[in-house]
This record gives sequence, C-alpha cells and structure tokens, in this order.
Amino acid sequence: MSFTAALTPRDYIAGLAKGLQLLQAFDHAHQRLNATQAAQRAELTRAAARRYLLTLHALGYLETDGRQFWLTPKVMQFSGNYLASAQLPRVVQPHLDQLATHTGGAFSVVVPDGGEVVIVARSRTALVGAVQALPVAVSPSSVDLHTRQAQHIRQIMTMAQGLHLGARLPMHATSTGQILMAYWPEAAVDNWLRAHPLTRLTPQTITTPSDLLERLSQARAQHWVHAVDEHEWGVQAIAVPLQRADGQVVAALNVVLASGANGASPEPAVTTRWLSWLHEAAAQMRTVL
Amino acid sequence: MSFTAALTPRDYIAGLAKGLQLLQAFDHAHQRLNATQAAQRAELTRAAARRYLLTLHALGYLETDGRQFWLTPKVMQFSGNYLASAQLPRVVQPHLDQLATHTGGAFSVVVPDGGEVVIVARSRTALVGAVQALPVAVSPSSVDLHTRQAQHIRQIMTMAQGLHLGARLPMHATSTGQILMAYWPEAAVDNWLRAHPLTRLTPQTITTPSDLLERLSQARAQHWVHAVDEHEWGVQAIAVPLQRADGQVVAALNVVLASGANGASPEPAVTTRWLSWLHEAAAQMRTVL
DNA sequence: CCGATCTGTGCGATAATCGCGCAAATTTGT
DNA sequence: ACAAATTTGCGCGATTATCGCACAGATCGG
Repeated sequence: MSFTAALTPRDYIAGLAKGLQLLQAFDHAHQRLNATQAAQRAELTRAAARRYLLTLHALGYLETDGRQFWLTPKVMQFSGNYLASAQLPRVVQPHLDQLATHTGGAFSVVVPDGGEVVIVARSRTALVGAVQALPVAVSPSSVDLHTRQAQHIRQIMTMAQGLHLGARLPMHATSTGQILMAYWPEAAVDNWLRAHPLTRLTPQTITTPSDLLERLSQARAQHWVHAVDEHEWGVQAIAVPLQRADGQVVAALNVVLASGANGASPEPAVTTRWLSWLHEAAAQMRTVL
Repeated sequence: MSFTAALTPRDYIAGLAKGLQLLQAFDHAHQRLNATQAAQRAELTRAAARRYLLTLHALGYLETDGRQFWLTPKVMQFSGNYLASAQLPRVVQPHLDQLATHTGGAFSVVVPDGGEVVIVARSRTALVGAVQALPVAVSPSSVDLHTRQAQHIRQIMTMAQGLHLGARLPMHATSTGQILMAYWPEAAVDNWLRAHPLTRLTPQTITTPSDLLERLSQARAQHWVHAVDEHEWGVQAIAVPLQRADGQVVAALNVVLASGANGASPEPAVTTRWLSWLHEAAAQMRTVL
C-alpha cells in the first residue's frame, strides 16, 4: 500500500498507475472531487489530474457536471469480472445464502490480498422494518421497546456500513484476518508484522506483536477466533477458516454481531451456537473449494 | 462501448485507456490470459500488452505465475468504493433483503449506464426456500418432487450465473432495461436505437424497433414489464421502476424466475403476486431514493 | 526430436505527456 | 454587492515515457 514505484523499472506505464490511483481517490469520504482536490489526493499536478479525470470521463468511469467528478456504475464491471471469473465467490455464495436464511446472521467470506482482507461474498437477511424504524422512535406507548429496537437496528446498520463487497479491512483487527494469519508459516507472519503497523482502531484493538502472536496461536489451536470490539466499537465477530479438500486455508468465514457495547462479556453459549453453524458451513464448503 | 478514441483530443491519456481495456479483457470466458492472448483481446502489440500486464501486476490488480495472468481481489476495490459512495445501493439493500426473506425470490436493482443496465444491488435467499415459491405446477407425486426440485435448482444456479453484482446486461432483452427505457423521452429511445443493435439472444428476444416500441408503450401504460425467455432461455423476469419522491425513475427492480421452458405461458395469478410484492417494495423505496 | 509458438529484452524513433503560466470564470466572505 | 481568493481552461515548448520491431532463448506439443 505504500508503493509509489520510485524508479521506472523500464516496463512500467506510469500513466496507468496514475490513472488508477486517481480512480481510487474516490471513496466513501470523498465521493465527489474537483480537479484540484483530485490532484491533491492522487499526488498529481492539477494539469495532470485534469487530463486523467477527462480520460476517465471519456471512458465512462467517471461522471461530471463540469466541475465535480464522481464514480459511475461502470466501475463495478471490474468487480463483476472478478466475481464471474474467480470460482471462490461463486461456489461460496449459495452456502452463505443458506446460512443467512437459516440463522438470520450477517456473514462474510474474505480472502487475503496485499496485507489486508477483502470481502468477496456476503449475505444477510432482512432487518425487519429496519429503515422505517431508523430515524426516530415513533410509538408513544411502548416507547422503551421501540427505542431499544431502533437503537439496535441503528447499531447494526452502522456497523454494516463498511462491510460491502470489495471492502478492505486490516488483518490484525478483524476476526477473519486473524484466523487467516493463524495458518500462515511463522516467517510470513513476521514479514507481515514488519510491513504493517498494528494501528489502533478501538481501545480493544491488538496493538503489540506479542499479543497478536498469542491470539494467532490460540486461534490455530481452537480453529476459530472471536474478536470483540477490536475493529469497531460495538461490533463483534466470530471467524473460522475455509479450507480446500487438501487442507489449504484459502479464505475465512465470519458472522458479524452487535456486541454488548456496555462492556458485558459475550455469552459463551451464544458464541458456541454461532460457532457450530460456522463450522458446519465450512465443512460443507470444504469439498467444493 | 464502441468508442476507440480515434483521435487524441489533446487531453486524453492513451496509456490509461489501454490499461483499463486490458483489465477488462479478463472476463468469465477469459479468466486467465498470457501476454499474447491479452494483446489480442485488448488490441495491442504483444510488447505493449506485456508492459501493461506487468504494470497491473506491480500495482496488485493482476496475479501471475510468470506466464498466465489473472485478476486479484483488489479489483473489487473499485466496486467497493462505488458501493460505499453511491447512495442508491446502500439505501436499497435492506429493502431487497427484506423482500427476499419474505418472498423467497431473487431480486436485483439495476441502473442504466452506457446503453446497458448494471446490477448494483442483489438479494436472494437460500435455494431451498426459493424453490417452494416458484411458479410451477405443484408436485403430482412426491416421487419426482425431488427430481423436479433438483432440476429447478440446477436451472436457477445456471440462470444466476451471469447475474452477479456489476454484471452488465443489454437493455432491449431485459425486463429492467425495458422498464427503464419506457420512461425515457422519445428522442432518447430513438438515439439508443440508432446506437445499439437489437441483438438476438434467444428466439424470444425482441429484435425489431417497432416491437420494442410497442413493448415500451405497454410498459409505460401498466408500469411493469414481464419478459419471458427474452434474455436467456428458461428465465423470466418481472420488473418495475424505482422512482424518487419527485417521480424521476432512477433505477429498476426485478425478480428473476425460472420460466416454463416448455413453452407453457406463465400463470397470470403468479405474476400478479410477484408484481404486488415488487410494487409494494418500490413504493416503500420511493421515499428514500 | 523438431516445428510452432511464446517469452524476455535492447534500442532508436516518435509523439505522448508534462507542468508552467496566464486570463477568465467561479466561489467565498463580509 | 463587491473584492479577494480559488479554481478552471488551455496553449506551448521541453522531455522522456512509450512504442514496436527484431532477435535469441525457452517452452510446448505431438
């Protein structure tokens, strides 16, 4: 993530790199950019940024009102091509759907990529009445119930915010990242530690190598990980590895739940139930991965 | 789709265009490409293609074994950024999930882009649930129930093949494309017709402008479209428009079902039921779009 | 084992890209 | 409403990134 290709190793098209960098400059926090802002974010001169913006517009990847630029749905084609070509998302999706339908949970399948994890499949059931109940508690009589429900829904909505297909999350602070690393050879983990700072995201985030190594060893021993409030406050997740028939771990499956957020430790019985569902699903997928 | 930017209008980075063209060369039918194949598909010389491939590899968008190249999950980041920034997919997703949970159908929301439609949100329940809700004659005997069920599951799996997030489908042969065009001004439809051939995809595909115009006018009158076997043999879909509060049609919602495939015309009662679900959902979304 | 194809690489030629700089248009603040 | 501060469009000469040929070695296929 920190590469800027200092030298030009002869077979390197700078224009392509800059263009993609510019395209990546549009994220949740920067949905619309003008030429000047885009230049800053992509570390280009304004003149250059403008050329790339106009090119991306001509190709249909950006829309513009002449002043601001923003992403068009065409950028989804890349993801579409990946989903269509990679077999993992395809074979996993039906299992995820079934899991979500039967249990009502919100599940993700992630793969490691460039030191982070990427969500490549996802499934969740409806949060009944989610949107209508969202803004304000309405009912006068059963205020408490509705308030609590709305609060809960708001929590889940909020926490689902960053968890769309294609989202990238840090390995050290996610249940899936941890379970994946647990199966890496020691040297790979060391390399990862050298290359990636253990950025603190919440008070619960693991931020020292020794704590992380301990967690990984625990994960390796029990074949699952439970991360509470480590990535986002109020969100817990339980993850298990997804193995191919030959035992190779190629992805991770998790369920994302609201956590106590009041400091209450999660109930073991509840964890165990989710865990059994996860392991059951993982076992089913094992033969088709 | 037919642009090749014949001239270089001064502010056009050819390198970016070629690189993206190369990245788009990887699709379902061409998951792994070597330098020579990639050069052909992207219409570059082999030397050039190699430079772009190596660049994309250095940037992490392609993986390679030294000979073949293929997409990495990193390409999903573009889609992730779009999903995170565009509000439509975000606000629509909970409604879709609810719809799928309650009805057991497979729903998509699409937006028009560059003369095609793009799937920007999707939801479906596990197949077990879906099969029961399917518009087929109920089992004559419990013996071949399993056979029929298996057959239908296979059908649905097959037909869901090309319907992932980010997939692009032709407007004239899809229920969603037709309902979207139905609300276009006449001139826009004429322009579209001039620019896009009515490619035949099945024996049922609409291939003449007059037939299409008739369908559009019908769609406009009744506010929905039912397309049977027009895009893919054995697949039918029912679509309704998604309007903003001000009445502007910004997207389309549809449900995809297996069709009789034996030539039997679909039962009106079944269609009506799906339609009411679709319209109900569309009405709910109207306020939040 | 040999023909056919693919791959890595060097190099000079070419034109694609760079970024400065200015004038006009737009936004912001009071 | 007006002026200051940004932002934008664009021309231009300089430069260097990119092009594609051509050759040799590696690989594949039967």
